[in-house]
Order: sequence, then structure tokens, then C-alpha cells
Amino acid sequence: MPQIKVCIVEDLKEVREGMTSLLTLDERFEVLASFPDAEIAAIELQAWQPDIIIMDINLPGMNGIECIKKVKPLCPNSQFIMFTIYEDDEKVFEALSAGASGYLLKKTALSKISEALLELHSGGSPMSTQIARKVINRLQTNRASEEIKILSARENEVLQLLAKGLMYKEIAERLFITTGTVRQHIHNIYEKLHVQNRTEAINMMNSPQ
Amino acid sequence: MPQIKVCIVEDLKEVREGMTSLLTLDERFEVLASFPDAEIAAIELQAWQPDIIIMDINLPGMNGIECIKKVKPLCPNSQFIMFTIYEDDEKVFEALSAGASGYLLKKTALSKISEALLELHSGGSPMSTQIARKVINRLQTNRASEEIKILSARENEVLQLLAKGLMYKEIAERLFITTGTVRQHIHNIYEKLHVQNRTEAINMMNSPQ
DNA sequence: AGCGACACCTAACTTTTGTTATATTGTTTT
DNA sequence: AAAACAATATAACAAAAGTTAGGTGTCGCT
Repeated sequence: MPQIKVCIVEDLKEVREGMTSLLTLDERFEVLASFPDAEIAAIELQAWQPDIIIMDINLPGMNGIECIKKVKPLCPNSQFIMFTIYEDDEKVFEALSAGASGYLLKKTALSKISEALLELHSGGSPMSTQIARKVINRLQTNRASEEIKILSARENEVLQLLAKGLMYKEIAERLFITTGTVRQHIHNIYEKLHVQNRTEAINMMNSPQ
Repeated sequence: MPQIKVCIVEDLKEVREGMTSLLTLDERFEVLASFPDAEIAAIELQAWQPDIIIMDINLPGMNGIECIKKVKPLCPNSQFIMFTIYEDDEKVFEALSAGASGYLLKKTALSKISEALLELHSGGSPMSTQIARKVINRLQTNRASEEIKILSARENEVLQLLAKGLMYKEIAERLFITTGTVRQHIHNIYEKLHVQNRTEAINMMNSPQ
């Protein structure tokens, strides 16, 4: 069983070295290199091609999330895991969207870290259940609302078709009404949703405020 | 510390009773009721208002995912956790989108179940790291593509503004070009994306084919 | 130097969208 | 029962979106 090759991007020397020695003592891992900032990492990581890249978010200059976006295409076989103090929804979401596959908080017990890296390497996404909840919440609120309660049944019907990109004429045909009526419904929808046009209405459906 | 009130929806008698006795022996939990199918559950759950509802997916008649959609509005303070054999992406995604906050596989060790319920009750989303990976993958592929490679830099710029709902006039002002130019860019974008209008272009951005 | 491809820009014209006014029906409030 | 309201329907008009047909400059290729 070959060792799992790891690189670390972390600005704090103590943390960087602490993690390096932790993993070096563990024969299942091999720390190839570590970098104090994203710019250096972006240049050097391509040559190392590690299995796992441990990434801090708060770095001097380019942050860890930007760094992932940059490095990911250059290291298509590497997996990224965040190691950060941030646990707010936005950072979690951004990091995972950017391509991270795991999310560890710095308050995580050291003993859990190697476990998480093994999970990551075997195709899992290690993260606390609290972080998982944030992800789930995003999944749930990001769904296109199938029904918006302030709209009438007919208006919801019209809105669904509108959102698909149908023209008034097409909507009218499907609902057996004139285009004039469709116009009026849509106008009312815009008023209720406080938007000015089709695009804003669709954006409102997808991420209601 | 009050007990956590649990209901179970599960068609297999053995599993239902096994879990009930497991939780009944644990003083931190109280099993209020259990139901062999979704229809009965949909009627009775409202009266029980449990803290946690453990839900199977594969049920006779209405499945567990539909059941969540139906029951969730009636039990706004209940949390749902799936307990199922399905681990394919689609089922996981559907269940979580429908409102489940946790996802346990039936192969999970019994000892882990009470732990998971506690996690769920304290605001976490218990699930294996393998399941978490599926969720993350969905998040990553479902993201609005910040850049579509077949479009030129300028076209991507225009598309971003277009997707926000700006009018041609507004886009023109921001980019210091005439509305005529904006029209042309957008026309080219539509051609490249094989779409006919703004709405379809936005839908394409959000879920590319 | 000439050619083709492409990104970028513009304007005239057509189609679709969005606004406003008006009417009918059914439901809720007073 | 009358008034007030919401949902549904229609059409004329104004505004924006979308189409078509041009133009320029830059790049790589022969």
C-alpha cells in the first residue's frame, strides 16, 4: 500500500510544521512539500502532483479558495481539503463549489485529521455534521421553488412556463388563453415579486429573498 | 434534559421493532410511534409532533421522499433523517432536497444510529463521508458556471450582466459600448449556446448540457 | 503581403416583452 | 346585500429584446 502524498498550503509556520510532523510520523502519509502562500503553491504544486492538498482559506494575498480554482486544472488528480477557522455558510459553500472535497475546522482534534485524510483518499468527503448541515441547507434553499405562495395557482402555472423560456404566445397556447391574458398574469407576477422583468423573476425563483 | 421524541416510518416490521427497542433502551430517546407506510404516517404524524422522524425511502405506496414533502409543512419543528439502503446520487439528492437533514444507510452499525440522532438534534447533518461526497459533487456540478469556455472574454462579461437581469442599455453603459454592440454580443452568445433567448441562456448557465 | 478566422463594434429593422386601462366572475368583509 | 377584494380575462400602446447586415482591427498561416 503506497503512501498518500500530501502537500500543505498554510501561512502560519507553527500550524504548517505541526501538521507536517504529525503526518510524517504516520507512515501512511508522505508530506511532499508545504507552502506559506497561495502564489507559491500555485506555481509549485503542479510539479508535485500530490494525492491530497490541504488548504487554508485565510492566506496573505490570494486566498485558498482562489488558489483551488487556479490549481485544480493543473492537478486534476489531486483532492483538496480545507483546513480553516471559517465556519460561516458562505465560506463553506464557496470552498466546496470551487472544488474542495472536504472541510475541516482548525478546532478539529489532531487525531481526527489523519482519519479525515484517509476518508478523503478513499472517496469520501470528511466534514463535521455541523458543516454538512450548512451544505444541506444550501441544497434545500437553492432549489427552484416549485411554488411561490403569494402567487395564485394560475400565476404559478404561468411562471413555471415563463421560467422555461417560452414566449407569451406559447404559454397562451398551452393554457388556452390569449397572449393578452398571459401578459397581464406576468405583469401581476412581477408586481408581487417586486421585479421588473422575466430574468429578475427567474432569479427570484431560484434564490428567493 | 428532556428526551428526544422520535417517530419511525418503515415498512419492515423487524427493522421497525428493532430500532424501536434500540431507542427505547436508551433513556435519551422516546419512541412516540412507528408507522408501516407513508399514508398512515402522513395522517398521524401531525398529532405527534416528534423532534425527529426516521424515514425509509422504499415504502409500499407513497415513498419516503414524497412523504417528507407532505409532512414537513405539518411538522415544521420536526427533523427528518433517512434510513435506507439507497446510496445512489439521485435518491440522496432528492431526499435532501425534499427536506431531510440526515442520511443513514441501513448498513450503518446500530451503535452509530443513536449518535447520529443526537447529532441531528443538535443541528448537525449526520451522514457518511461517502454520502457527503455525493452531495458535494452535486453542489459542484450544479454551480452557475462562472465562465463558459466557448465564449470569448467579452461575451462572458456580457452574459454575467445579462443573467442579472440588466437591460441592454444598462449593460452598454457598464461596458462603455453602444446597445447595438451589446445586441450583437448577445446574439453571438445565443448562437454559441444554441439557445433562442435570454431565459434559455440563463437556464443553460445554471445547468449546462 | 494576402488570406481567413475571430473578437469586437455599430445601426436599421422586426418581434417579443412589459405597461396601462378596462371588464367579468367569484369570494370575503362589513 | 353592498362593498371590497382577488383572480381571471382582453386589447392598445410603449419599450425592450432579438435579427440581420454591415464595419474595424488583430492574429496566425501560407
